[in-house]
Order: sequence, then C-alpha cells, then structure tokens
Amino acid sequence: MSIFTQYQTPWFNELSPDLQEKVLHDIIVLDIPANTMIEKKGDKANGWIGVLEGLVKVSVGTPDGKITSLTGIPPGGWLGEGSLLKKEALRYDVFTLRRSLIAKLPMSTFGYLLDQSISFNRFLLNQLNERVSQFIGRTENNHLQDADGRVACCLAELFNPLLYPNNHDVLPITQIELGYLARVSRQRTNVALKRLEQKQIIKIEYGAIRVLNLNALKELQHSY
DNA sequence: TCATTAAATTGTT
DNA sequence: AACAATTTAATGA
Repeated sequence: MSIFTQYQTPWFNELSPDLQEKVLHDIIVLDIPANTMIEKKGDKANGWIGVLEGLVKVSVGTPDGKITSLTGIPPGGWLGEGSLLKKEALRYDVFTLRRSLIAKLPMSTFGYLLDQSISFNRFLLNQLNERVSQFIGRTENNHLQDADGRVACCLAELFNPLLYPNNHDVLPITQIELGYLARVSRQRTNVALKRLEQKQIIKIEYGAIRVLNLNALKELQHSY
C-alpha cells in the first residue's frame, strides 16, 4: 500500500518494479496548509513537485506587487520539470490555494529516472508538449480575452485529461479559488459560471464544478 | 437517526 | 463590499 495506490499516477505505473521501489523510497510527502508558498521564484529547484490532494497556483509576482497567475494545478498534476532539466532556479512561485498534499521527488531520483526509463521520458515529453500548446492557445487570444473568457480558459485547463488524469467530470474548486486563478473577482466568476451553466457546458455544484461538455469548453478557449 | 447550530459557499445588489 | 440564501459538517440527544 503506497501513496500511488491511493493517487493514480500514470508515469509511476509505467515504471519497472525496481524503479518504482526507488521512487517510493526517495519520495517525500508533505501536508501543507492553505495559502502557503511551496516554492519561491529564484529558489534552486530541488525536486519534482506532485499535487496529490488540494490545489496549487503557479504565478509570477512582479516587483510592483502585481501577480500574474500562470495556471492552476489540480490533483494528479506534476510540475517543476523545466527547472530540473535545465538545472536552474525556479522562474515562478508555487503556492497552495487550500490545504494540499504535496509530493516531492528529489532531483537526483528524477535524473535517475531520466537515465533509466524510456516511458518516463515519454511521459515528460508528452507533458511538456501539452504545456506548450496550452500556452500557445493562451497567447493566441490573450489580447481580446475578457473575464468570461479567462474563467472558461482556466476551467478548460484544469480539466485537461492529459496533464491531470484524475479530473474526470467534477472538480472540487470554489468560485473564490477559480477567481484567483482567472484573476477575476468572485462575483464576476459567479456570473461567468452561470453563463457557462446556461449553455449546458458545466453544472455549478456546492464547492465544485461539474463539466457536462468538455469539448464545448475547449472550443471556448479558442473563440474568445 | 434526527434536529440544531456553526461554518463555508453561493447568489445578488 | 455587504448581505441574504443555501449547503455542508459537526454536535448531541
């Protein structure tokens, strides 16, 4: 009984038994309270970060205090490989929007997997590719994106089945949290969600969002 | 198991 | 930002 039997993790399942054993031996799991900085921009990358439970936000803070939220990472998401691969400092802040269970795979183990496992490399390649298209899609329509668009965009990203395999239909996220990710007030998030609900794309639940039509949500990403 | 209460979240102005 | 309504979770009989 390991943490990966509780939290489905595709890349782990693909590893050979001996590599799985090494990962389980080296990995660290931390219980982190809400609104806590896990990693700070400029820190040396010391491990690969996995979100087992909770929700984290990846953002960049500028000197004048403005915060640009890059993306949200729901359970099942892993991040930080970019900085690990380049062996450089993190270029963004990572912090929890609510109490979260965070796994950390040490840099040395990460490097060992890179050397030993082809399937691990394939997973990373896939993930990086998915991230690239995510950001391309975002810059495509960034200039004409209003609050509705940003909310829809964030939702579509959170339900990306390749990056976050654990999210099937319903994601536990409050409108406040979604507002933080989309940089929209809670009230505005609320009306944006109601419009999406009207279009039968999502269903608003207490403390959660249920996606009824993921394809329509993806379409919205490109139509705003 | 059910009723009461507090806390969290949502809906509206 | 404030307030009302709704849902959930906790408590105790």
